[in-house]
Amino acid sequence: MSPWKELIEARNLSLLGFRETLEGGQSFSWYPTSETSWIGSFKSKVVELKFSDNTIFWRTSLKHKASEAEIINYLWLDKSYESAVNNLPWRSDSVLAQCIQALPGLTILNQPLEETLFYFLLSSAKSIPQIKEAVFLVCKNFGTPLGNNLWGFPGWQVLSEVEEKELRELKLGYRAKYVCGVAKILQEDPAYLKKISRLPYQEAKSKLISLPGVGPKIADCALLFGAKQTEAFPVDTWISKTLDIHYNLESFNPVQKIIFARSHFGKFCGLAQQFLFSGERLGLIKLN
DNA sequence: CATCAGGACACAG
DNA sequence: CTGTGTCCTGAT
Repeated sequence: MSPWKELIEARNLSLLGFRETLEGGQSFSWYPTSETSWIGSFKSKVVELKFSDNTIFWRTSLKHKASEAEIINYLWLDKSYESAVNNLPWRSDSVLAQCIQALPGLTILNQPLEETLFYFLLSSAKSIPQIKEAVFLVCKNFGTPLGNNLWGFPGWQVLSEVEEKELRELKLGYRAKYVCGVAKILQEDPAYLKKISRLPYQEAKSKLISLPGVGPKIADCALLFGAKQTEAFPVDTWISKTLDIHYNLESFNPVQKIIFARSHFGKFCGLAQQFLFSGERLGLIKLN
């Protein structure tokens, strides 16, 4: 590994917000190396990140090297993050304000779409540790060894040659069929995901939903965490509960909740979703 | 031993 | 368009 270096852009963070960013359900390829550091990979590059002295330090594998610019981009550490947070309606929304205050520096990761889609295809009716394990097993069996007990995402081309039965044995269950189905489509049209990432949010979402195993929730997760589409607002059971309790939306169905979110939280509603999601998950939202 | 989980899908009404 | 059963598997 390279020597530790300080990430110049990293300011106004918290350990809690940073930890939630890496292991709060956006990505499934980060592993703790201490109380305050994690090692992980994206695009087959290996990075270790450490929270210290209210900022972030990083080092990278010499063989599978990432640049500082890539890391800043991955972690959304440029100034556009601050203005996105500032754009959220925290001044008039005390629930959101509580979450933002409790989780300084919580960001949306800018992950590769192909990897993110894979993660969330495996996510249905699974907990974070279970998703992580399944992702790890597939990468270990079909991906490239990156050292440090890490394996890179195999890519859809490779996955298109894997039998459904093999994936089922790696704890994917009925999701194995989805992975094979998506792999086949992407193998026939390798530019499919690239095209999607250039489309406006709604069109991108409809195209993703046409893939097997991808419904509204998973499409929104793929777009928010894998295409930096902060307009996407994934409605899972957690956020659904949060909206029911704190915004009195018990009678709203998921589609109505998305419409409410877009109109109430604005064009960065996906970022608001992440604050609320983590706030709810960690029990940080106090009732008035 | 039954139920449910950070869903999707097929099918019925 | 809304409502329900089914699908893998592990945890409770």
